[in-house]
Amino acid sequence: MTGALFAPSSLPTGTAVDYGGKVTDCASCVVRNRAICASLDAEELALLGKLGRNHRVNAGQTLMWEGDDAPVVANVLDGVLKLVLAAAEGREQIVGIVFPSDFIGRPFGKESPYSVTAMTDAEICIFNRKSFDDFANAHPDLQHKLLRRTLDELDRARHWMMLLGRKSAEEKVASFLLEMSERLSGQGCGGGPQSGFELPFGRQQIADILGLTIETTSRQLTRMRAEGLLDLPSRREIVINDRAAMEAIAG
Amino acid sequence: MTGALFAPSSLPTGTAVDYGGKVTDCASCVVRNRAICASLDAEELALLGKLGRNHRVNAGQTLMWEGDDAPVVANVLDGVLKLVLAAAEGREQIVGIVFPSDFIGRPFGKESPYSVTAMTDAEICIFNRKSFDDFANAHPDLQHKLLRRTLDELDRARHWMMLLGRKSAEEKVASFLLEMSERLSGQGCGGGPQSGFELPFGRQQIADILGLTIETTSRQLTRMRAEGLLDLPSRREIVINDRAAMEAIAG
DNA sequence: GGAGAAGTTTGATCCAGCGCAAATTCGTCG
DNA sequence: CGACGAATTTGCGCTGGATCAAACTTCTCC
Repeated sequence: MTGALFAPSSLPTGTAVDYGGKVTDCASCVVRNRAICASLDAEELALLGKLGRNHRVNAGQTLMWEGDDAPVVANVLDGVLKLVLAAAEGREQIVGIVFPSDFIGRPFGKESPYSVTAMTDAEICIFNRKSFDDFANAHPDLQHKLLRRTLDELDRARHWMMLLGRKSAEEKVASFLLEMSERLSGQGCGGGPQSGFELPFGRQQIADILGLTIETTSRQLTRMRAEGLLDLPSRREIVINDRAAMEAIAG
Repeated sequence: MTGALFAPSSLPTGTAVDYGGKVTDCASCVVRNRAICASLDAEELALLGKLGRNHRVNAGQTLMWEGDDAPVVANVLDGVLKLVLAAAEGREQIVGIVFPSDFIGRPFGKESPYSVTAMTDAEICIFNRKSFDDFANAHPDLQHKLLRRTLDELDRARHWMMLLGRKSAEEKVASFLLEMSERLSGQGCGGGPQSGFELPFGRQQIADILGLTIETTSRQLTRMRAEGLLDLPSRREIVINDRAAMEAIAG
């Protein structure tokens, strides 16, 4: 599908590889202060900038496939992507959701452990993995930032394991809505979690996040609306009316 | 229970803190070449050794509690520990299993995101977290090692998420047995996975790993034995008779 | 603005895994 | 050895969520 886009490069390590995208301008980058690049000074940033290329990705497009060689890593500038593992018979589990300023790809390892697919149109800043690895090894602060991010991501993954293994459908949906209201509000202008927000994905994807079927997910939302816990102004909009009750349900 | 053992220290950063354990002798450490310490040369190791203390832990003893301040991190020298998150009503999900040479605790963050409990008698090498953080910041190779370990752990956690969200009880048990046969054989002398091995935990804990009840877990094992897939010589011993069939079930 | 496609909701039925309780096996300590 | 306690297995009924199917809603594109 996007074969040429991410084809492994045969250029020597450290050389800027052109993936066809626009040259990165780190100084004016929208996630300059939030992404791992925040650990770098102006000079280092200029070096890293030479390795990066900006790319637009369409909703639904898959950047990397589970198990395939993944010759690139990237920062997300805009949009939302999902990390997916496939089970038997077309079943899928979403194992991570990636927001702007988050990092995607697997440094120091060549196979991608999961598929990465854009859930919305997105913009990302791509690096050749090997070049990035070398750069990271030469810049401890960047690795430190990456380590912290990975530790946070691991904590989040483990909490999600508890949700998947031990929560009921109702608890799962409530937990999900609360987490999304927090992570999505982190996006826009500051402040605490917003009661109303727009989900960047549909029912099937919510189901794939929660380890449920689309029908169960839909039924839970309908029931919560009937009970006045929330409103559903449109397909992707959620308004939490009673946050305290929602938290009580989430457990 | 073990309050004094891990009480936060008020000593200044970088000072060796005595937790009551024996002084670490890194040079003769059983996990010297496998733990993150393998990134250090003799001189660095001597420095780190001054910060570490060896400790014995009894089976069932909890080192850190979910949400509590966790003033220490540690390497596991011997034994097996579990990372646990509690859900409502006494339900528990095991979110990680820690083997010798693995690292426990949360560097660069003060609250422990989960409980850490010994499943067998264990021996660990403990560091004051703040001292360790400082040491790590001064030694990029150590951070690199820690980053790689954390990335691997994240991959494992995400695969476990897929298991918890999308696999049937039968698939869960098969996957579990295969993974355990690999990780446990990594322990002893080299070679591939062993068909027979001893689990370091009982049925309830297997259930807590797989997001099942103890009854369902037991029934699956009994059924697999009846079908000749495996033998159960004793409560904690497993012998996989037909690995190929087991892999086919695991999916 | 209307036809078609895609996504969502709702209904009806089914069954894998849960919950409770009793029986059994295993370990261990006097 | 024997008896107690803990862990595990087994039986049985039930239910939460899955599955199958159909209606409905919302977008898209002409």
